[in-house]
Amino acid sequence: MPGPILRIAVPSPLDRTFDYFPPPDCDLATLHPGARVRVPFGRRQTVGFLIEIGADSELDPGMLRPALAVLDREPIVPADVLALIQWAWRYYHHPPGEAFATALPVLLRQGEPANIPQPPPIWRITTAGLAALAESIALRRAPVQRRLLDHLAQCSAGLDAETLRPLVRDSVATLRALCAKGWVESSTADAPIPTVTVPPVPLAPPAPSAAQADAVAAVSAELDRFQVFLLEGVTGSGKTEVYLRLIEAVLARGRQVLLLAPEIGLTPQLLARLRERLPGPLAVLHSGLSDRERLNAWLLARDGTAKVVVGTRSAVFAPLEAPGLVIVDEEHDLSYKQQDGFRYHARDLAVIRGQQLGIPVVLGSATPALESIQNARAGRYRLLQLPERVGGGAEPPILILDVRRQPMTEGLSQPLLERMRAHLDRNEQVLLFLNRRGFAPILLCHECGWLSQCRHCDARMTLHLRQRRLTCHHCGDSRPVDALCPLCGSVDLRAVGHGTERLETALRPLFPGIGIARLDRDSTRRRGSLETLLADIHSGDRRILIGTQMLAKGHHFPDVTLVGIVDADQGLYGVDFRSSERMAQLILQVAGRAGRAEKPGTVIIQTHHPDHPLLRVLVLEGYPAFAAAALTERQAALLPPFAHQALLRAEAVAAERATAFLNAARALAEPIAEGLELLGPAPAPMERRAGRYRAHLLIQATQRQALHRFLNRWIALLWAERQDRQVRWSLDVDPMELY
DNA sequence: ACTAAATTTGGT
DNA sequence: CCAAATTTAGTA
Repeated sequence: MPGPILRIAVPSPLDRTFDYFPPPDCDLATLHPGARVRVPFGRRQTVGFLIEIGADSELDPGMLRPALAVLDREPIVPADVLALIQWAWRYYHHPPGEAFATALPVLLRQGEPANIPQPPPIWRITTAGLAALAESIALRRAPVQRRLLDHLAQCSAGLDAETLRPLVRDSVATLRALCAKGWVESSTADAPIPTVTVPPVPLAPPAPSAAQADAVAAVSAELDRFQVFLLEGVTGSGKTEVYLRLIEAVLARGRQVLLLAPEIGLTPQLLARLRERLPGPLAVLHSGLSDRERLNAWLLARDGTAKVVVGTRSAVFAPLEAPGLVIVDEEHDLSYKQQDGFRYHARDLAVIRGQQLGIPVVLGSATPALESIQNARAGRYRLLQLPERVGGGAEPPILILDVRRQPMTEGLSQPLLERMRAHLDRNEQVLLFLNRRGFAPILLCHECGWLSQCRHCDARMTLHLRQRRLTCHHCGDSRPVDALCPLCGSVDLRAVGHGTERLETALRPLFPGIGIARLDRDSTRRRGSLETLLADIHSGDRRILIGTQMLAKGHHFPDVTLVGIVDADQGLYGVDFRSSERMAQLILQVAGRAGRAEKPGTVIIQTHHPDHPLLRVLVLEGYPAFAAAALTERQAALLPPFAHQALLRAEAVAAERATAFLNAARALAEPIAEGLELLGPAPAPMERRAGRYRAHLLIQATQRQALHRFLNRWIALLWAERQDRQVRWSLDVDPMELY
């Protein structure tokens, strides 16, 4: 049967779209892909997204139901965002409805109108009103008005009619009456628009270095076509200044810029810098916003009011009225890859978006991902380098400190302690990096060997001494710390290993009178405590800084002249083939926090593996040489970026059900997996987590196209199988973490 | 995911 | 034997 059919992405975990008839008396001329449609779905109703209007359906017309209503006369997102979401759900093999739901503000999924609501007027008492209130006679015959006026007199900032509603029967009418007497006045509240006023005196931009000018010129010459630039600049080389100048160039052409930053890198410093240099409204999209704030910022981006749109991962889907440039700052950062649900990589999608729009994409980092470096080598990206620190300061020297057989004081070697003392004596600051929060990662019974094992995970619970609790960092379970060994009753329980809390406790008596600041998730949980700590650090009140990776990003500490990497060994022999890459990035990131041109810092790395080849290359020759060596290893082992991976993950309360699912999946794969490598099923590196057993099956291919041809067929087969409801499974395309 | 129907379990 | 708990099937 002919007739238009609406193909709709319905928010559900089902890997397909659903066909509907148009709603009754629907004008097809006003129907556009990208509009939201209210549809019946099973026994309930939901809001779906119109993908296309087809001529017919594969299903029998008797199976189809009519949609209930079309919610938007115009597409809710521009065509390029629609195309990007479609590309992404196909590439990542994720259900389309969920992909839309993840990519768009949550209020839109709930059917909220796509416009910025006018804020309700705010009512305030006038001077005449106050006078009337003071006169006993004036309101004697109007007790209801008196009540309202009394209330408003209490609240000088004013109130909206909705807040006053419980006070009187009809607050709007009463307010109107009072207004007529001139006793109250109304005003429109400040628009809830997250924009910022132009500073009275825009700062004069610093003169660019030659390398900065070259980078700006290279991108500016290509503003009208798609080209990816990899901007590799050591910390302090002024990548942000390059971004600012490019943004200015794009704004001058009347176009918008999308700037992505890692969650933790989206600091007040970056925003302040953008605001002081760039005229006009800025929209910010990050996880700290309320649903309404998020939708408002998103709408400002869409209608072109916001010329610069800054955001974290999901901002890659932000609609733009006149897109001109996409910038991805700290492009190597893992937070660009969503680690659950719709597992997209925002950096990779930014490149796809730039390609679809025909605009340039700038990926910036001091320590680019090996994937990006390889793309530059292969000629797909243009490499732009900022090799020098602005102001000509030298890069901090990095020293490997062999701690084998060294006496250690709470995880710190004697040489490191001595250097700390020397720097502190000169009134300078010292930063210690330890990527492990809490007091100690293990509590051990010295009598019987009992360990603080988590009930739900293959992991030990971390001791948090201040909170007197044991907490599992993998599932969040927490309980009071045992006074006696639960197994043998011994009192000889010992904390094994070192976390930031322990380091802080140990250093206090060693450096009496010197303020210590600890920056980790525990010490900054309270609102404003991070700001207080940072202020104390910058004022010099605290001169020893201890922190986890939280401290490695975003903030800069110019008076720090010594950086200690307390334990580099965790990263060197991790389970994952990417662990050395991450370690190198982290070391340089931390090193980059320190020093200034006239006072470059020193970086000391404590390790039991001073001869680790990649660590030596990193320290002696720098990141580019490290990357070259690491890429050679990857090529020899045929690992990414020289191979392409997909990971089928499965988890279940019973281990054998997860494995059974993966075995069945492997059996389905084998006949169609010609030329691909199937590895597993294997238990995940941490097999049990949050009470569920996890296993996975890795698929590897040298050709991306071959991998996706296979995945298309395989996923269809998997969905067709009878599903074991006890097993949760998901596919991770281009996995970044193999656990 | 959500919902309803089908099937198993479990206590009297 | 009935009701509650658990599993299965389907969404257009």
